[in-house]
Amino acid sequence: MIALVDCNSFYASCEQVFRPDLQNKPVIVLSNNDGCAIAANKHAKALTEIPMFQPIFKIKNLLDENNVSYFSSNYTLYSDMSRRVMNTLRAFSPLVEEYSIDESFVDLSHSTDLDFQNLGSIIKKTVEKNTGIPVGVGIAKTKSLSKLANKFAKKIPENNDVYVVDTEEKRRNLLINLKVKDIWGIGKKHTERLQKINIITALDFAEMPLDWVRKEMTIIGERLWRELNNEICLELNPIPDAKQGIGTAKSFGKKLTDYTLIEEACSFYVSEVADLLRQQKSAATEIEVFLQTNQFSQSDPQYKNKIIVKLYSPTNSTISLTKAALKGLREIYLPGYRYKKVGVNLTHFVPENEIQASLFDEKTKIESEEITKVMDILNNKFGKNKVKLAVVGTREKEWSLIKEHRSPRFTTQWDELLTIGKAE
DNA sequence: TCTGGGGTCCTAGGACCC
DNA sequence: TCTGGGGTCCTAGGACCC
Repeated sequence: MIALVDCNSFYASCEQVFRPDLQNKPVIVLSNNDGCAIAANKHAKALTEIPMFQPIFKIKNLLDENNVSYFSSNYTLYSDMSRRVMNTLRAFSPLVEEYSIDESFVDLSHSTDLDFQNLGSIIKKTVEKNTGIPVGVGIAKTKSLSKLANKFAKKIPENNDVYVVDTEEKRRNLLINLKVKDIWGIGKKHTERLQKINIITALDFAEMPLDWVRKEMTIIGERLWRELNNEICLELNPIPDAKQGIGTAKSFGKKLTDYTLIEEACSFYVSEVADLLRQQKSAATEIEVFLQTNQFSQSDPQYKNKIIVKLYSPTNSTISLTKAALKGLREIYLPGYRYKKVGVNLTHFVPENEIQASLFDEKTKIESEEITKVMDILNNKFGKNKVKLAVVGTREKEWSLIKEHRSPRFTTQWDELLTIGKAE
């Protein structure tokens, strides 16, 4: 059996752990730049007039009228809370696949406790006790069924956040009570197509002729169909695969026209993705740079462009990657526009210990790799970004994200620890 | 004024090989 | 009249996920 453990309204729950005064009150979390609402706890979701993924300026009044607390996203806090949840889950099984920041598949096949209903409740209680984060637990034979069981666990209050599919009756009960769109892997397009031919519930889908599913929804559809019928097609993968691409692109805090500021932001993003690249011990053979204006603006002239810069030989050196990125940026930058976003993408990786050197590698490239190593050592010892390239500059405030409502990084910064009462 | 960010997998079709 | 057959690699675009 496989358990899918998913944190309830994860970002909002993280905020509430440190704000007991907000218990049972509506809380939402905003996207980068405080742009949209991206997460809401159940009290906020109950206020159905507050839609997710809406620009915040459009719903600000609603939030105030309903006394909704809102926070800028605080990924430092959420990552650390996620780590705590995942570590708690590892006590229940050596095989845990971290599927996303707030959910994991847990292999229970070696569990000695065969009362899965009870085990599910214990998992839930333990995570909540250790971390303060409420979770839902779905347990079934396949990943797709446990995903669905998790959804059902949370949907029906009597399930108390735990649902186990261990009999045919419970499998049918699950499938008949959920819609096609609830199935993991069936999105908007397929839902529309299925509805047209009167496939409404998850059970309708699981009972369709398999050859139709295979033909119209490819191998992905076929696997889902089989998994809903208790056949394992998606294996649990406890060791994360190396990423095939690493990118970042963030909107500026305000529109930029000054090339050197865009260059500084771009260089900063390169240093971020290059760090991640080195952490997974890969080297990239291509870097993509893109630049765009605000697509929502009615009045500003629009421009967007991207360019792929090929590296002579694979590298993960911040210096080489920055040089390549800025070369690309210079080519696509046009003066006269108000830019909203710049981004970089590293792709076509090779393992860093299998780099095929180029006959024409310059001495400077080898030097830049050595310098990058030294920078990593210094930054690990003295803190992130203590040593950086001069081109990154010191004007981060001019372009960085807006986070006006960020909570303290309670668990990772000494000077932001939670204070319990103050001496007068 | 203000509209998120980071990923994965699959397929068809083109270009190429012997 | 009739113009092979078997394969690989790469890319763009679609669909989906959190």
